Amino acid sequence: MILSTYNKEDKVLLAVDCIIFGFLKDELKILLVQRDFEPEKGKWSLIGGFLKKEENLDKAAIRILHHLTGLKNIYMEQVYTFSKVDRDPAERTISVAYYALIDIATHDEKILKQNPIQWFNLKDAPKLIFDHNRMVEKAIARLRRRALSKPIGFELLPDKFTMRQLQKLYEAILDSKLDKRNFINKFNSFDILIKLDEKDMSSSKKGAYLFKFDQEKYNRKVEDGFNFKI
Amino acid sequence: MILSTYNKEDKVLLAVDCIIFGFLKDELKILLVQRDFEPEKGKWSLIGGFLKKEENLDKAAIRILHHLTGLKNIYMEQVYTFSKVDRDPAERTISVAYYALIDIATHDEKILKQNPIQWFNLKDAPKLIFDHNRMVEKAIARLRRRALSKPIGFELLPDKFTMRQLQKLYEAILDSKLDKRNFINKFNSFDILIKLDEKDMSSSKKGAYLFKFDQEKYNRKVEDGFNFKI
DNA sequence: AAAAAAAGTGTATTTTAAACACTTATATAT
DNA sequence: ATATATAAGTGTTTAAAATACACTTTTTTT
Repeated sequence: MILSTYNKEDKVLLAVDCIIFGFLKDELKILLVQRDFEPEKGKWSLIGGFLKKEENLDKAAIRILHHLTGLKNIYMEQVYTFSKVDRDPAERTISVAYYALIDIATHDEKILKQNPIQWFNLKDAPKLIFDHNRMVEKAIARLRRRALSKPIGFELLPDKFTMRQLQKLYEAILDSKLDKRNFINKFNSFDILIKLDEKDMSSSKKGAYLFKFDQEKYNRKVEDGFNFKI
Repeated sequence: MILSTYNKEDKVLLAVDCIIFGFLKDELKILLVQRDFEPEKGKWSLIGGFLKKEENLDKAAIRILHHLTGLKNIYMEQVYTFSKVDRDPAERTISVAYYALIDIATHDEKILKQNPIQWFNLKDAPKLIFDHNRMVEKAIARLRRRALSKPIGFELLPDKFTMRQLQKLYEAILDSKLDKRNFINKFNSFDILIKLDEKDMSSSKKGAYLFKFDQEKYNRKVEDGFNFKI
């Protein structure tokens, strides 16, 4: 093995920044951290960290998310690599953006233990440092595209959810109103939900049936080439 | 400006590898280089290079493509960043894949002057070094998706082209047969082609009308929110 | 003048998407 | 106990888009 082949080449810092989406009370949210070191100390920022020599980017993203939130087994996906020369005024840093999807209702106690991090409604999130706002935009675009091509939203919902919650989630992701009957008909045509006998009584007198996502059935259908275009 | 903030963090080599697509005689092609340095000297590889401190990734991709092919003003797009720890046995290297679209017919003399590079039909391209085959797969998936959502194919065709060429290009990209009448009807409904009085006589006795892509009309339609889903 | 070869052209059918409104269940207030 | 208020639940009709499909035209070659 030759170890000096690329000797003359420049090396750079490689960061990972996480766009962490959550969903609660019909609102799409994003998890931000108040930066506690210079530059831009005190400003709001995506949760991030640096790639280490002995890990790949997916692993780095998982580590960074876990370190700042305590969460494991979270859906993450690489979005884009940002490389403007002066994007970080302190030092040349290239950053790979990952987005994560979190079911707030289930995980929130864990998250809120951690100190300087906070959920913001996507719509009234503060201005972020560096190019982090652009990262968020790219991640939203990606999330939207994914939501239209696979039933990704379940990552953002509790294990059991009502049809209304599911619809509101899609409305939040796509930023548009959907017709109740068309939405339900469409989703039912996919045949990947299990209707439970339980009802959620928190939002109406009548109560709304709870559903679960049937992961196995979904997997089988994907293997068979089924197209989940919404 | 604080210069020592991230002192303790690992730095890495950041490479850019280019998946260069071309189209000629109804075949989708890819441009490869025979590597002339270790490791894997003599094997087929994507065209690549290292990011320099004073440039961003888009610029690096443009520079690398130009350096090895002499080509400028080529459509390029970032695809994905590959970071497996041992992907390059010589040294820890992270690589950002970019794809490029080239009209071979117009640019080929220039390209073939360059020595150790060669066009391969996508279908019978050789096994590539490192994770370059995975990069190609990702790039094809991206190209396919783009082709379905915007009329990207014109980058791969000469300035003037026949409807048959256009259809064959889409068939090559999507790897499926398309119905001639449906394809033409669909494309005409977009109303972004200019039919010329000229005919191409190279492939039939009757001759086939040549068309040009109307970039301005297209831009206007995009601004108006027109959806080019094919 | 016939044959060969690709270009060019339109309609009918099927599928999918979109629009649309009333009934049901039940807790709460009177 | 009855009325009221609130969200849940449920199908059908219409419009639009995608798909399937076959013959005529032009011109060179034989």
